[in-house]
Amino acid sequence: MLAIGTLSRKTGAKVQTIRYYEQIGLMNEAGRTAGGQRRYFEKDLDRLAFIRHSRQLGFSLDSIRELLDLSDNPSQSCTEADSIARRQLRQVEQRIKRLQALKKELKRMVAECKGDSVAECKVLEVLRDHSGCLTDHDEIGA
Amino acid sequence: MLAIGTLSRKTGAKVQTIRYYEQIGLMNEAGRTAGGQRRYFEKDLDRLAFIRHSRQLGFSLDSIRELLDLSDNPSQSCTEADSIARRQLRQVEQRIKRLQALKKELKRMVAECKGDSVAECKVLEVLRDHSGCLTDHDEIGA
DNA sequence: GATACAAGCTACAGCAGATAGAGGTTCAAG
DNA sequence: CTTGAACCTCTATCTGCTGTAGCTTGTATC
Repeated sequence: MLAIGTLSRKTGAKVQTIRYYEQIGLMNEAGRTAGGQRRYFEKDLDRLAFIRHSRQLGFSLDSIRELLDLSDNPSQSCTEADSIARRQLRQVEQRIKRLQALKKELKRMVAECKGDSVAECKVLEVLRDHSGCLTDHDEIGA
Repeated sequence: MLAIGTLSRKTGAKVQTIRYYEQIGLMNEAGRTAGGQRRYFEKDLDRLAFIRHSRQLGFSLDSIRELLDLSDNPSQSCTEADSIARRQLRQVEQRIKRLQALKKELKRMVAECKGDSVAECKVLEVLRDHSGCLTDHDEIGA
């Protein structure tokens, strides 16, 4: 039986985060000692590791929920899991694209700055006037 | 004098967002009509456009606050603005790097999936076992 | 002047995905 | 039996908005 701190140390998830995952139903409700402290089995550790790893790969908690459901029902086809992963891949590729456009713009901005007074600062000028931009970057570069 | 909806249309910021910017002190408090509706000058429109454009380039509201302060005091050197922009550039580059590592991992994951049953799904397998990963991707790919 | 209705107002709740702190209790080692 | 690290709950906070409810104002048209 593992205490919450042990799970935390083994997975890198903060103690509060583990409790949070329980609260939102991503982790099962843990068993408790007589005094009310959570105690975990190895399978809980595995589940948490799965969650953390998926988070590191950028999956949303909702996607992770789906993936966990799939993982819990090993007889189904994995088409679904595959499509979740592909969706995630597409999102990542999208984000990279957007960030690369931002990078270009920022580089240009920074490159043109001569360290003059604010009045002639290229950085601020670019921010003031969108029309000089190379790209649309209509969406926020998150 | 411009109504809030006009500002919204001209900048693409939602009406609520403009009110939010006022609330957090990013926009000045707008003048009001006798009936209590906000009315703006052209300079407010410029300021909002500056904010939106900066947001599109991924600057945080805090960074934007600094940039606006600089922009409001045109006699200073622009070293500061430059360093904010450079910091932003570094962050963007960092994020691109991390996302590219994720992309690689996801691609590998997806490529190995044969559409078998969940029991042998490569996607889920990878998520279960971090040790097979090529990269550390210790940080969340945000 | 009356009426209609779009657009404005405030206040508050909610989203993701945690994280931090207050204030109190339990567990386990010595 | 004592100590103190680790645990507990509850609530608030963060970023950057967005949405809703329920009401008021402004303006165009008749």
